[in-house]
Amino acid sequence: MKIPIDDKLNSKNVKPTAMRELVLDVLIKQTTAISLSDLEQKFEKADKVTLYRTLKTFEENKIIHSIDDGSGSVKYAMCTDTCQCNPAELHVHFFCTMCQKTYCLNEIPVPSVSLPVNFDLQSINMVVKGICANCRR
Amino acid sequence: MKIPIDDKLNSKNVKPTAMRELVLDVLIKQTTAISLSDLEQKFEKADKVTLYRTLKTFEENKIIHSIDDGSGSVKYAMCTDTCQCNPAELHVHFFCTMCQKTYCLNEIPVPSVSLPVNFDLQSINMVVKGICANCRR
DNA sequence: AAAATTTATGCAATTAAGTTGCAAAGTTAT
DNA sequence: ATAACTTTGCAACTTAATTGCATAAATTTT
Repeated sequence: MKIPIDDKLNSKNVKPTAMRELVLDVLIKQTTAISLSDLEQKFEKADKVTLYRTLKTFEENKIIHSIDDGSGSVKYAMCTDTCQCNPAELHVHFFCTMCQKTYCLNEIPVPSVSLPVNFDLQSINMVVKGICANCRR
Repeated sequence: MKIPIDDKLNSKNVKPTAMRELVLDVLIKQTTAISLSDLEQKFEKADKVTLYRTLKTFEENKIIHSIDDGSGSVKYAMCTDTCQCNPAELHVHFFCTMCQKTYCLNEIPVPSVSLPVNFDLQSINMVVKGICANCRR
């Protein structure tokens, strides 16, 4: 497996097993977020639970982040290299109701909201639904 | 059953059955959003599917709106009288990670975001997670 | 008012996503 | 090489959401 992938895993303190290298390779190549069942289809031989735990491990170690896009299945996408998943660096996600794909809009930060008094903010999930540029044509 | 409840149902073109009156009465009294299983516990005698379909009917007719707060179960809360559930009139929801309650922040509209070119907006789901005023004390 | 039709409700069962327990296989340290 | 730990695979379970179908209730037609 290619060195950059192992570097990525090592830099996030995740041991580079064959499974993890393969999964990370797939994740890196995605242009849209991917669900566990999407991943299952790409690895017909691999066990669902192993893929599940691989995603969980990646998420815990901030290699990827999970997105609840309201589609009923959680999607996952790469974090940026420096991402710490703080509220301040969250971005908007876009779910296309036509192709069902979920995009990270990394350029669009989640706007700050002023909460009622004594409400403390931990994180924000902002998902925009609509038609993506590909489907609109 | 009280007249105002029937009025509400009639004004939204939902026939006022006993079940619907009871469910709407519960919904009106909530200060936070409620899930199907919450509702089941309040109506031990009623069938889950009936409650489910009652919620669906209410939602279709804009008596209530559903909220995907990321908790794994969809919550429901009353719409305002004039609500048409357009993107322009959406409000922010708040999920308390301590008490697990979901609040409609009716005073806080979802901020507008400018999407990449050729992305069309249909709706926005914005859920803020944190600690609510009740739990913070 | 009875019959026919539509609508609502209740029960059984299914689907799908997410998750846990445990044993086998693989890896690392002694 | 053995012991200790980590990862993987299989089986099974949980929960939420949903569908089909039969019965019951309400509404409409005759």
